[in-house]
Amino acid sequence: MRRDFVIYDLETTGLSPDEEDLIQIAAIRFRDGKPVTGESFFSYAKPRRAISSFITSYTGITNGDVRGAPSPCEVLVEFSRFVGGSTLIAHNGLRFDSKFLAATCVRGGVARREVPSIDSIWLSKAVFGNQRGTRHGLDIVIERLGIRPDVRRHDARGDVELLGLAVSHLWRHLNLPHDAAGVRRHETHLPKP
DNA sequence: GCTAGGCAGGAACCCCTCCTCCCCT
Repeated sequence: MRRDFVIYDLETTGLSPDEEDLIQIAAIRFRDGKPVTGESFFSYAKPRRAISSFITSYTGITNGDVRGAPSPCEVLVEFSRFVGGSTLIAHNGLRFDSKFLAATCVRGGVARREVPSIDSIWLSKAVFGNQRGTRHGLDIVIERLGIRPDVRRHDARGDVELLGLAVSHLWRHLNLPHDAAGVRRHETHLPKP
């Protein structure tokens, strides 16, 4: 069983994977229930369309930031190299991030590989319960865990740092083994490096 | 805190469909 994990976060031009593009991705390597210092990935990506003023106000990412950046698919090829044989972790990854990664691969026409992935919402549900009405958004989870965000929210670098802290806490609460055996997984598509 | 789209998962019911909620940018 793999024991290396990559926690990642995407910022995009909107919510629909078919219509919108990723514009920023950040990731950190995670091992033995903690982030690995110095092992990180970050890139901007240039979307097909200009970034709307709403997304700029939401994420702080401007059209100037992505000018000259590689295409989303080119960024994912590099990201896939960084991921290597690790298992991915993202918050709401099953329903959001994974869809963007798959759609980006399809648009780029690249060969894909399947990467096992954990949605950190499942870790939160395992710790805090899955009753109707119990919410698991990242802001709520970090508040429950007593984490004070001193990062820039809705910037992938800040969010992934925060998610790394949250996953560390959840990991400890659940007393997970190094390989997180027994935690539900799904598949995420990445380009073949 | 408003907006957008789509879906996982529960409810009701009996295995497939419908509906509601949640979460991401």
